[in-house]
Amino acid sequence: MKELINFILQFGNLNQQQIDLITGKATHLEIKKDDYFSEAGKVSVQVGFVLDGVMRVCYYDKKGEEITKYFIDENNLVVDLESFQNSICSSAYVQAVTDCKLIVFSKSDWEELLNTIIGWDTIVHKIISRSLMQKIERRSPLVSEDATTRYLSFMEKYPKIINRIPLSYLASYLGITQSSLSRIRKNIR
Amino acid sequence: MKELINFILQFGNLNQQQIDLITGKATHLEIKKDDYFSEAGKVSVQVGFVLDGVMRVCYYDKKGEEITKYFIDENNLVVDLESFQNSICSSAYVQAVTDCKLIVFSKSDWEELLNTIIGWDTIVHKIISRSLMQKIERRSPLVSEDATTRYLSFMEKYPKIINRIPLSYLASYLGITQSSLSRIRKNIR
DNA sequence: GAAAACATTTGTCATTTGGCAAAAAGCGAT
DNA sequence: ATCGCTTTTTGCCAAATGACAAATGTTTTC
Repeated sequence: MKELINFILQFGNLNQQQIDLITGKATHLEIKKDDYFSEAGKVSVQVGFVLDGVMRVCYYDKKGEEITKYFIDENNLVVDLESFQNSICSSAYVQAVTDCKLIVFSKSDWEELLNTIIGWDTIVHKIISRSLMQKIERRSPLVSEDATTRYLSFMEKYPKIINRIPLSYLASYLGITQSSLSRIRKNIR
Repeated sequence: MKELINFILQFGNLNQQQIDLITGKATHLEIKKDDYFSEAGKVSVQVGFVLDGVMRVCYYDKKGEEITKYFIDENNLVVDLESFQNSICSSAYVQAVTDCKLIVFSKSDWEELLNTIIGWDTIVHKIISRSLMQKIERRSPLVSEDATTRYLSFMEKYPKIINRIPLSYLASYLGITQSSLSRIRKNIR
């Protein structure tokens, strides 16, 4: 739980009472590799915080190809914002890539905290907007880079993740085929 | 000015007095085609709202290639968030693609509004997070699509923009070369 | 530990895209 | 209309990537 508190306190100050309110609503959740935290077609009703493991957000395109939109590892929030905030069906799956340990909040508890703790909304907004900006900064460069550069950039930026995810997921994240990725890896050695 | 108010009121309610406070801080700004609204290496100190025209955010990659990160057209906010919020040097240029008319707020006025108008911060947060989510939803699919699909998707989603921007900018947005784009356009006819 | 299931690499070939340079088309100023 | 400038299209060829199938390697299950 300490990890969550430290994470939150990066974005603003809270007194001990407020922290207790938050931790009081938090529950632990374990998700096995390959299981889903939330699914396309369902409304997302919880916010998670990754204590341990790697998760991914993915969807299927028109051709039925699986696309990995992003990876989420330790000490990051995991939530399908669009679905959670607007109570609409999600279009993406959130899946555990490895066995994962999470802290989760139900939507009702989360909203209660927003109404109860002064300044909590500001902290939440900061967390969310930083997370959204990160997602853009990660995804956007991939559009203009060639496949080899994409792979090298990924290695450089996320060395901690690369050994923990199947190459097929990485390929679907980088927007290349699995065999291309394999060839690229061979050429780099 | 009406456009701005309508835009804002989509995200929350404000009374007339509050609206007057906001409009009182707003100033008009015209930017000629190709001129910059903000530049890399400088700290961004204003928030804009596009009344008329198309703008783009761009930067230069390691090889010196110009990359267009996104286009912004009428009734959207234009601001380099990272730079504006944290008072750090921007890494991107915000440039007028056509002659543009904007409403702008200085950073100090913007912050004064945040401190003066109750609920304004919530509205701003909503505007910003929607805008960030849009950026991701626009940019992300480009990673996994082939060049022709990228072009067709762009046409479909932004038919109003396509005739107003140079093809070189569009190519740099789609992550393909200008000649590839030209060939794709030929094949589609 | 063998079989089955899954993940990764490799081979072959077709297709797409890039790089570069030249031609053509479009546009504004005179 | 013409010149000069910029934008867009083309042509040519090389390089990168995709599609598909088979082979190899790895992990899981019984």
